[in-house]
Amino acid sequence: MGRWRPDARDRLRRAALELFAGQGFAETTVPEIAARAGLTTRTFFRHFPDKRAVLFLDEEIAAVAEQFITGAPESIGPVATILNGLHSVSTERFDPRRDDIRLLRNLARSDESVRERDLRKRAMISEIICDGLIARGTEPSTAAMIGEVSVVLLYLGIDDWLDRDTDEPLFDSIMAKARDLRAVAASFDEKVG
Amino acid sequence: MGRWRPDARDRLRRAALELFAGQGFAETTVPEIAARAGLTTRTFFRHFPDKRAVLFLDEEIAAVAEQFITGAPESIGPVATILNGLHSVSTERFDPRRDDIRLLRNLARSDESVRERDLRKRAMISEIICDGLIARGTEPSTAAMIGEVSVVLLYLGIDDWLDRDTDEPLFDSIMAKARDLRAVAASFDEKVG
DNA sequence: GTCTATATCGCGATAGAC
DNA sequence: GTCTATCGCGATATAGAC
Repeated sequence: MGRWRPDARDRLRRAALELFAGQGFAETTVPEIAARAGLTTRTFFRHFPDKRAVLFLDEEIAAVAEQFITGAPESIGPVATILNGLHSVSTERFDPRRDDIRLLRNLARSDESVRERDLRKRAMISEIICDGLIARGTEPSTAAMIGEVSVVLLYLGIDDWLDRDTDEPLFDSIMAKARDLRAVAASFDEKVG
Repeated sequence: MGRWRPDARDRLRRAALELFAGQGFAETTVPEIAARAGLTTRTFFRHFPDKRAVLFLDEEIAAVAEQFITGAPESIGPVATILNGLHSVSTERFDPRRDDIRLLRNLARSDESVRERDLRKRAMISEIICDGLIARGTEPSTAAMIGEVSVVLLYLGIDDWLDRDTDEPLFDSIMAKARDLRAVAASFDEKVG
């Protein structure tokens, strides 16, 4: 009601995605996005810290990840906790949105700055897992390794999942990657042993 | 000898590192760097695609990594090839330069854009390993996993190595991480099995 | 909301190396 | 002469300050 339509953030995001998809990320300016949403440049930057941020739901992801770790029962170990989280996120947030995620991958492939931001998100998830596990009593260096492994499985799994034509669930790809990882890790350990 | 001192690139890099170390990355402007090197802003951007690039020897790293993979004898497997490369890079490029690398880590910790660039370099190394191994006949999904694992071991190893007070070689930390990884990977595989 | 700093890129001119 | 590095000027977009 009132003077402003209340969904400024969503309109900005939608306008940005449409323009990015149509003419590319770098070729789209913030004033253009704002105009399409019926808002000003200043308003854009009040909602998003920078142009790339419209593509990433950072706070949401952080909140979900933290909740999963702190909310897990103490009886289950760190790896099972993470796998539960990966399974839930896969089915609820990824499986229903394959096209959106594919668009994001294409943008990341065509634009370096988007790619960098995506890598930062990946690192952020790894850190949240690491910190969360430490808070639950996991030994720090193990927690750091679990954080790294988790995002390796997630990202390699996503690539696999997006490349298939069938619509199998993401978590199947993640499980397959866990098997691959075990073999590779064993090989590394043997050779340094 | 003429109108230009021939080492413009090095002067720019040195000036930038000094200023970054003294007053921080964001607080240092490109005109400032250029002036200190006796050059203009425009010239800076002819040598480096952006302000962060002075911190990363991307082309050099890429060349070294590629050489190691393509130059390795065919008789040894992919993991042994990578471990040889990691060992050689550790002793030759990291062990003698702990302070420089620590400075880079500090800059990455204090500045998001530097952090992102560092993550991109990490991803680049992973890709080079992956592509190189594929060219040598390794199966693509295995190659991708080896690439990811390699940079996990390298980066977790570097953190370990920088945090110690003693000056043990980086490769010791990398080997320890390989052992940790094996245990974590086995745990993941068991729970999804 | 306006104003401004700073990064980054394009173009034409110039100076010296080969 | 051609080639390359440099300069100077200017334009635009992002991002932050006021």
